Amino acid sequence: MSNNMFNEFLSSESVKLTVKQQRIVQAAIRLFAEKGYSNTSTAEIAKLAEVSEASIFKQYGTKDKLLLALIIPQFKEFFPSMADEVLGQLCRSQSTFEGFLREFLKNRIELALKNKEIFQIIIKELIYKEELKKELIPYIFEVAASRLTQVIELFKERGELTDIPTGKMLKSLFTFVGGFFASQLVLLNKESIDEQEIEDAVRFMLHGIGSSSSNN
Amino acid sequence: MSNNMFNEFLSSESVKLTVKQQRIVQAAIRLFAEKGYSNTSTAEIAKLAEVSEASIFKQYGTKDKLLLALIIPQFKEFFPSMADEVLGQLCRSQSTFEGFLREFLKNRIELALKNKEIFQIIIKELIYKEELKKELIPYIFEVAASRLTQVIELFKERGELTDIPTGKMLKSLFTFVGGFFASQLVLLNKESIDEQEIEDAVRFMLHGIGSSSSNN
DNA sequence: TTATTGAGTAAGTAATTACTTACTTTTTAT
DNA sequence: ATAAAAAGTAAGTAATTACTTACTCAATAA
Repeated sequence: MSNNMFNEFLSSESVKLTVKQQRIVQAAIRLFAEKGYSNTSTAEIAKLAEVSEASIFKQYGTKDKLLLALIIPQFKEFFPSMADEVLGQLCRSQSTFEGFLREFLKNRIELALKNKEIFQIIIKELIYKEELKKELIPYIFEVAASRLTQVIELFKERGELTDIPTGKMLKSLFTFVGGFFASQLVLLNKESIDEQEIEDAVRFMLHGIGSSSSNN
Repeated sequence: MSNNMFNEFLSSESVKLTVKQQRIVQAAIRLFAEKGYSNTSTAEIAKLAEVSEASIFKQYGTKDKLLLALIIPQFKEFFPSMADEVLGQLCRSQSTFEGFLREFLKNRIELALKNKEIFQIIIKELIYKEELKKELIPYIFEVAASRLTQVIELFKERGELTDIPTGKMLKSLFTFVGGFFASQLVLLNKESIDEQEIEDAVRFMLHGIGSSSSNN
């Protein structure tokens, strides 16, 4: 996997796929999510898609590039659009950070559940493959952190958030939200996440488990 | 991997290993942690350990059993002893839940860093292999949750914790602590975790990021 | 019409996979 | 000292791996 693979895919246009190419994509997503990239052979993908193995390599060249072709589009959608939709609307309005956080989580969970298999692949391979880690983690921080920083600082000024440094807040939130997605989607393999679960998560992120009187 | 594999290993006594067997164990740990179980061949392990491949299979029978033989002992140490050491001392003493949480985290982090490679393997394979998930996750909850429940309820009575249900607290704590270990040990591959990082984590778990005045 | 291009594939390829067999060497027990 | 058991290995095995080659067929462009 070359160093500029990620950028190459990031800038690629979406092309119309033939029926057989769509079957390849769907088979690969299914199998990668279920058994993991390393435990899925191209022969298996071809069999499930009912195409010849060579068709896969005609299109994608290598198994690695097939993986990236599945992951990158989701990635492009999940993180950059993360802010822009929810963020703009809620930020300048009358709403609270708590409201923002709730809508933000709901919104991202909905998107992740809609493409659950791809998110399972992303989380699994992000942990498993060193090269992916090195390309995607800086990207996530750059894209996500820069926008969330603005939101956090806005609500800090409104006095709704503590005055601990924004960077530390982001780190804690990433840790919890990352843990939330990993445990719900991958470990527990949930089909849906109900309102109460989201409510509990929001409450924890805002207030923790300590009683309010014990704040120091 | 059979269903009672886990119990079989759990009840096994620790046996003295020969020099070559130790080399096998160390080579396997190194490679599994670095490249993942699926991307490591038994031939590679044998080469790094400077033994014949057959020696591995003489001892462990299958590659799967080798993996379990590495993982299970750590597992036995990490989760059950989790409570007993830190828990008993701190619980009945004068200390606060905050103090308990801090010492608890420090203690577990120290143990995890000391066996960093094995914890990387555990986290990676827990996410990757369905069979492991099904055996280990219930075990974790049973062992860890039962003891932590006691601690939480003790400090609840002392008024140091909110009155949200203990189960929900545990879930949130697991999510955050799990995310913390996964991101620090696997994603960021840290060699050490400094006091301030722990302090920030404790603060987040207790108070979140909301200002204390905005508690509802 | 015919030349070109892109989609698709059957049948390979060499390398690698987890694991075995049949054997030798070393350690331990008596 | 010697028999038995355990530790270790060289040289396999069949199956699977990612990937290639040389081809056919259908659609489009000239």
